[in-house]
Amino acid sequence: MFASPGLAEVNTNTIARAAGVGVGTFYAHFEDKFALYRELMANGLAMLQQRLSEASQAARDQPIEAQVRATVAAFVDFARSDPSLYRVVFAGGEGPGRAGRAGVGFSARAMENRLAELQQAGQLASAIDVAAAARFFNAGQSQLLLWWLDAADPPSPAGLIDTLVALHPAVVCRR
Amino acid sequence: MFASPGLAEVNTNTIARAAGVGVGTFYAHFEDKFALYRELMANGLAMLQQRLSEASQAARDQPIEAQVRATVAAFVDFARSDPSLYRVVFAGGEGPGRAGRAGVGFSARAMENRLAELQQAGQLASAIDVAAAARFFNAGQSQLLLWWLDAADPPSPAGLIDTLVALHPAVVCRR
Amino acid sequence: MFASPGLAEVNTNTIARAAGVGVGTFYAHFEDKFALYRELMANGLAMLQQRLSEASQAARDQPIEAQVRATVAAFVDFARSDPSLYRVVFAGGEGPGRAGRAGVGFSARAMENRLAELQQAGQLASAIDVAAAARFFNAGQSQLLLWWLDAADPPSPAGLIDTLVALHPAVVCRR
Amino acid sequence: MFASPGLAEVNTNTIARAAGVGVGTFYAHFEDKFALYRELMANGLAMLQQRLSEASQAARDQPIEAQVRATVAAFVDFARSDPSLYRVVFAGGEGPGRAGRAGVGFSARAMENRLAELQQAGQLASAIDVAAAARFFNAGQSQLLLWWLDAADPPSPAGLIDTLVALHPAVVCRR
DNA sequence: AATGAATGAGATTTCATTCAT
DNA sequence: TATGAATGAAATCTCATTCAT
Repeated sequence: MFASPGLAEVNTNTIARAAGVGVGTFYAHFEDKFALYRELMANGLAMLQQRLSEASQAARDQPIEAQVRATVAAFVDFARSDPSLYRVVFAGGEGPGRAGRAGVGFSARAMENRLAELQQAGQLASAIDVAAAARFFNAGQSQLLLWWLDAADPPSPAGLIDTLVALHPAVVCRR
Repeated sequence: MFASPGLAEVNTNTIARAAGVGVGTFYAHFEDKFALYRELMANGLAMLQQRLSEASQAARDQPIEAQVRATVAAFVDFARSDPSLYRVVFAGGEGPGRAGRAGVGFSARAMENRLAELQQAGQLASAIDVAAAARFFNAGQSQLLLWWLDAADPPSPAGLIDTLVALHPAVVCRR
Repeated sequence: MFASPGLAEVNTNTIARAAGVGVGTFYAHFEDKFALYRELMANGLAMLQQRLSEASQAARDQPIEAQVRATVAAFVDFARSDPSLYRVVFAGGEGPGRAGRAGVGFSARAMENRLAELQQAGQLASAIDVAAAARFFNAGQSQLLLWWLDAADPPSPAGLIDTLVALHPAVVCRR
Repeated sequence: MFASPGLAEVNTNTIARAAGVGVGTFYAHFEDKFALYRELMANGLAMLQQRLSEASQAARDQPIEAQVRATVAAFVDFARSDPSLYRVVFAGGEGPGRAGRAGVGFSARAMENRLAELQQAGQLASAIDVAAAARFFNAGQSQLLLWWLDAADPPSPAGLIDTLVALHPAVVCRR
């Protein structure tokens, strides 16, 4: 429900009804409508992080492009496996407690560090601002998949992955 | 107000009060708080489109990279010139009338066509899906600037522009 | 407008617009929405009274039944000649200033006196309460015409008049 | 409250307060103030119908005049037993949902049929239009009682009943 | 622990009325 | 005298939250 009518449009009664419990029961389990949202989002994000780091570990010793491909593939896979959850995590949603936007900033720091290493190793053009590049890629990737999940005539997952890999800062600016 | 507390958090009374008019006056001019939002957004988007096409025209005969740089610079400039408006346009905002998300899809089609031309001219790797690449870049760019406007320690505009240019599909995948 | 959407449903702006003047102009002429209503109603009532007393005068020297027939015919005629005005006068309408219901009580006193004379002259059964009979006939007659004006398959005016005459206290209870 | 300040003058807050519940509670039980009105009215009408048909049944085998007297007496009794309810049912009240006027048309059809039978049996002058006569009597009776409930110097119930019986089409036009 | 009727603060919206032009 | 934009009081209605059962 958070995914499709949106956070602001759902009400607690409806949530409870849909869950097959009474309104009171809802409040026995969650502080708030927003608490549920935050929890959902945090779970989704944790799940995604988990998948990404597993993919990253597995590809640890491969060349950079293969590493990138592994994480991109894991990301795309996550979006496909649970589109609603993906939308909750990345489609934002306003509200007290600054619930929204959390997904967007996600893991930018980790990627930023990774890019900084590459840059120091001379693998990444020095004109690139690593903080910006990390945010750019993360935002682009996550919003692209949001579009993809609803697209009338969506590209194949493989095409998507190829494109994202080709456009990844660590791959692009190797020279 | 739409930029900072957010669409869902503002109410018509507050808007009217802040505008120095009565509530009734607000409703004499706008159907809804959403109507105002939509109008604001449409205006902002139109303004941005205008600036982008001007920049694009001016750089028409220059090499691809210069063209890209011109539009990216215009985009960054727009964000800088009116951060609040920029947030209204790109930070989304749910609600009846499907106000939100409009900015995100913005002009993807135009860029998609441009990339397709380059691809047919052999200037863009054929593995790239142009629809995806266009959405990716647009989303990445607009969300990056959203972060940038609020960043504690933001990169310089020039650094930002360099980075975005370096990561633009039309620049990246030239070979 | 008072006749068909009803007093409570009309607003001053609409009235003024329909009259081809500004709202302000409306208030230059009438204290109130209700003042207009009252004036309309008073006019209608005065007009009706006028017609009724003319008819009554003209039939002054005829037998009772002919007198009754004359006033009933005048009443029916009035309803037919301006149905909207008729509805304003008799369809009631709530509101401050006790605008409504005025038509209903209309002229009951005059008829009551007339019936009392007949009763004292032995022309009307003494079991009849003249106050009640007068109210009864007036209300019955006015509401009947309200129905008649909108009826899908309305009786002819002549049939209506015959019926009302036949049921008029002064005619009925002559013995 | 519908009886005395009138439908248009009451608001949901006042109703709820008077009922000793919160506004929300009111809306949990009724769609609208109009829904409550309609329900009240429908109940009142049903109650009245019930009483009338009981009275009618009980007098089934008596002469016409006694039958009429029985229903008229039941009607008067109903008005006396719950004046407020009576006013709600018969005093009308405009508004969305076409709440008003319902009471006025009440049961005219049944009476119309009854009169038609009498007419065919030669018990009722053929000049009488039965549809009109039925509406006339019903409207006259119900509005008369409305006046009676508030009259400064009201006739006795017995006098009222005598008068209404004497003026009833089925009694009057017997020859 | 689960329930859902009750609550009322707060948001939206209308509209009679005013008043500067 | 005519105008209509501006006003804000008041009405409607929603919904997050509580609490007695």
